[in-house]
Amino acid sequence: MDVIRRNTDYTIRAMVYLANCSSKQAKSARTIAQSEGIPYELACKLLQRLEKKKLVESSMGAQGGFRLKKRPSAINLMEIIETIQGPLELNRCLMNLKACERVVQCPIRKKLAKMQKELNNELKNTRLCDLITAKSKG
Amino acid sequence: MDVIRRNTDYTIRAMVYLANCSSKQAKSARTIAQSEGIPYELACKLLQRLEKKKLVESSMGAQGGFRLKKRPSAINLMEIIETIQGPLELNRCLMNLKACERVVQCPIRKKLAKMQKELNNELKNTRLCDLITAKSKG
DNA sequence: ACAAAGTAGGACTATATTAGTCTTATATGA
DNA sequence: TCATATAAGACTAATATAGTCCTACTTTGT
Repeated sequence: MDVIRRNTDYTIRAMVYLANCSSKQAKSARTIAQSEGIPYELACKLLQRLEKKKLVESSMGAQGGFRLKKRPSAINLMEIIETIQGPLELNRCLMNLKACERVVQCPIRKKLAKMQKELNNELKNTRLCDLITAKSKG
Repeated sequence: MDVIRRNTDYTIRAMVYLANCSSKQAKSARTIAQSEGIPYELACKLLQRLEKKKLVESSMGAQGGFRLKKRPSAINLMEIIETIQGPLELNRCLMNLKACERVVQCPIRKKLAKMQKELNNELKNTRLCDLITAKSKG
């Protein structure tokens, strides 16, 4: 996968899964992993990263697990993606000015920067709740 | 690089280089490679791929080399990118339906498909001549 | 005819990135 | 105190990308 990689995909699924649960009861990494087809050890890591970014909260020990820390309407796709992949970039030179010393790249860069901005906006405007609602439709 | 990878970047530079030349005289792969900072052997391969897609034409032997096969206004960024990287995809499931069996991906897919379309349009609307003109500005 | 300057293209190697696993430690509840 | 959890670093595997090597073939000029 390019912009949305496999681990990100796993993570989005996990978040949607949590969003569909009653938030009272924490879900264990194992449950989430099994339900969403994510390798268990990997699910642990991904969930830990979500926890560090305060997208979910964890409780240790028996009956522990993970639950959303915010309402689904307060979480957008962009922050989930960036939690796992880091900043999204269409072309390395957009982020890393040193990589762009060639005159030729500049006009391209301008175009790409515009596209990048539009992409970011779309992703920010897509909230976790949008994904849940849509799910029930089809 | 993500959407535009290094080899694609090399290739765009090579095309811009050719666009800036008088089309009468073929430029050797070696000349292009040196001018644009591309490893020579790699430049050969990239140019060969452009040739197969009829974006450039080659002539063999001494005094041979490559030149654009169409006017710079008749070549867009999208075709250059796809010649090197193949079809652009934001998320694998957009292209490969089998990869998307999970209900959860569907709403995401819809969003991504829209973004993908916009991106494609931008890339198609950017012609090689746009990159040259912009170059002279700065 | 032959040497030099080119492209053509397959096979191979190296590098980087991403995904996944293993292991050990620690916390909690019954 | 045991079973069930998370925490987290180190390691390995898989994949994708970039780059190199080698041989063959073509054209031009002498």
